[in-house]
Amino acid sequence: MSGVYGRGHSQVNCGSKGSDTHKHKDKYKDKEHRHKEHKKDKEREKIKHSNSEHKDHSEKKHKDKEKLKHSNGSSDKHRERHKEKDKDKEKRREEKIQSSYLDKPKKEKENGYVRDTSPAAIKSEPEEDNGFYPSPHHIKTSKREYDDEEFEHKPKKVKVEHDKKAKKRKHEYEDDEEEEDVKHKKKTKDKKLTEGKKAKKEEEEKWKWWEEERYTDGSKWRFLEHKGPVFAPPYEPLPDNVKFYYNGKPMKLSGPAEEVATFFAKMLDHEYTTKDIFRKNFFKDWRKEMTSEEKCVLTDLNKCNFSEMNEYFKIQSEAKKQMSKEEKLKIKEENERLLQEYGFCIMDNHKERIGNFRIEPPGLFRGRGDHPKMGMLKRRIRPEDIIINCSKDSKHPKPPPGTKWKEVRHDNKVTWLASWTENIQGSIKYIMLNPSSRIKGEKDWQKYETARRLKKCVDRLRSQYRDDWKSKEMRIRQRAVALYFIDRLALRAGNEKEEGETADTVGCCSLRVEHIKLYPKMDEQEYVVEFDFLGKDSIRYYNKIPVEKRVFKNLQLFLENKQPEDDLFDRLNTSILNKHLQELMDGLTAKVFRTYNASITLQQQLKELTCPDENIPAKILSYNRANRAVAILCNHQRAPPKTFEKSMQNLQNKIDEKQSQLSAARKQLKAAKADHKASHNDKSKKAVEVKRKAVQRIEEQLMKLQVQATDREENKQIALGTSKLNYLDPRISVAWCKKWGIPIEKIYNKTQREKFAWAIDMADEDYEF
DNA sequence: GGGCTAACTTAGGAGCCGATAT
DNA sequence: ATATCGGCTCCTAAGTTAGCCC
Repeated sequence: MSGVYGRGHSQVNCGSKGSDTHKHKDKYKDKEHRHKEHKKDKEREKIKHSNSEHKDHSEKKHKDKEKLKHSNGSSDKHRERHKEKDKDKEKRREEKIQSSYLDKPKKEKENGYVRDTSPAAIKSEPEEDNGFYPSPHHIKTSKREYDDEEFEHKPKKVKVEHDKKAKKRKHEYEDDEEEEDVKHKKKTKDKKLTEGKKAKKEEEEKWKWWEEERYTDGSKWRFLEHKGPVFAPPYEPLPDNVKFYYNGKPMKLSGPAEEVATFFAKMLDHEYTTKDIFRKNFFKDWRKEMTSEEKCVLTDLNKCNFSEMNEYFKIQSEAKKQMSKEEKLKIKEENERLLQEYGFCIMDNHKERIGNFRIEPPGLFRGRGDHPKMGMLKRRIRPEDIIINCSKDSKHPKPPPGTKWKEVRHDNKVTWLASWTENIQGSIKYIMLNPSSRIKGEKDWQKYETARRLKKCVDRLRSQYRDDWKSKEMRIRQRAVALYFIDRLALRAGNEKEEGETADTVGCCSLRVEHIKLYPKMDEQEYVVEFDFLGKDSIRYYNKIPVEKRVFKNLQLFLENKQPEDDLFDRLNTSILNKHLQELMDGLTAKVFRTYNASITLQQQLKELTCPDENIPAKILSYNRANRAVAILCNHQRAPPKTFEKSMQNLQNKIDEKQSQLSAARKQLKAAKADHKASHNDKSKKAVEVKRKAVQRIEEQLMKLQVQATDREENKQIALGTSKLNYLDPRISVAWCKKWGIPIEKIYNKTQREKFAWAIDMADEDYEF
């Protein structure tokens, strides 16, 4: 990794996973421990520039921590309090979960807006209008269009065709450049129309929602119909010959206990099952499923032997692999059938793909990092747990025979089709549409438009936060320094998290003193800040950057009289920060900076790295390098693939082989040339040409392999997918492809092309983020 | 304004599956 | 024909943000 990746700041981001991380985590374990013992002492903060309004805030922020003012005795008190709080929470959650078990149907929500707007969905299509289907988006302007009759039936025809006369959509958030895009498109579209029906066949499948108007009333749809979720297959008891042993003796388990045991048995090869917390949580929850007799006997997980069960599952999966073609085909067909039946819904006249139509099967919770709840039992979700969301006037999904839904509601202010409450954290899980859907695509597009608006005012914001570094008020200085980190390092906002409920990870606002180190001088550089913390998914962020003197001085000030486990920004949280950002620019939040900086970095890097004369593989390497710069900025890491070394070796072998091929081919060319010199006839001339071509071809192949090797090596611990999918304005990539004649397939695979269909359709080579 | 939490985006890893090597 | 590999899809955890209630 060379300096190519910088964004003009010299920074060394050597975040790492793997063994390093483990060491790191251990370190964190210790710290976590200390963290619990040692609580924040509000009294400590004698901040120089404090004034009255600060106090209010910090008081609240450290509400539970302040009880510890007087170190010793109060620490216990605090812990007690904490425990109580936990208990309270537990209770609340249990209540919540309990209530989700009961199928007391809540009274149907009578949302005015539902009735108000749903008819639009069922607007029948005026045939006489030559293929012009009124867009559901027109509703807001055309209430008069529907009459009562239409209220009660569903769309007669699901639209799979895009509006041929679709009006150009007016996106308030767009700027003028878009205008031209659309004009251009219209031309091509008209051309297509004249091309006749043959060409239309494929075209028909694609609905260009981005050429339609959006809803402006906050509703997400007018009509929604679906078949409900697919439930996890029921538990199949083990055959009698597969035994579980306790203390060396075989023991037949009751159904529920056996099922939970199989969850553990299936994971025996996984590192999880060696972790204490995992084992403890698993055993506790497992015992809840046991009969009272089993509970008496099974008291020690260490005496449990699941290996026969584990073996059985291995054989099963082996057998599955060995199945005949026909059997495999049958399964495939069954999956396809399920997908066709449950994998799609009808939203506003269009058939749309659902993202996750299968309910999560029961199993053991796999929290990431040092998650305090890992190993807990994720219970089986039943129809009685599910809330269905659909149009009132749609064909409601049927619960499996003999069951009921928890509730059926008709809320078109949300995008989900079904939801349930999960039992580990008590949070809600949703069934939503695929990224290729209109509803997700619009949001995605909008996200990039917001980032582009930030581009227009980022200079202003930057000079403002630089000014704020000098503020008299502590809270403003903290806000300004945090914003600087978010902007320059693409840190996440960093919400506060419940201690003990999740892994101890942080983002910008939740950084603690222990996460940064200040070096007035380091090597050649002055004012270096070293970051070392665990971020989302417990991925380590490690970075050293030189900062402006003023930032450095501020940080020193923030650190004064604090303990390692105190908050760095004690006068700041995400809510304060985002409220501030909202005032600076409409729609601005902390994460917009990540999107903006990612996208602008890609654009800059592409400009810098692409050599016009290079061939396509080399250009793609440049693209990947630009992408990599972003992934590094956003700290998107992956565990080096298990087979990394081997696969590199394989590639190297291929390169060696190609190289010897090349020298052989060169020799042949030389010989042919000599031959031609001697004979000077057409035949020998041709032979030279043939050989020359061969050399050229092999050279190209070799080059391609070498590029591939470089790319893979550089990508060892970097994951490009996340930034590609979530942070990079796809129009930048599309424009780049068009500019250099690179097929879009080289950059985006099929799924990605589906997700970014809007961008592929609308961006031309001049697009500027 | 804080606490709570619903709704939605972002995230890495597991495991499947089809292409390619043997 | 079978084994291996690498990309892709699926899965679901873990974030962010807005909005409600008090």
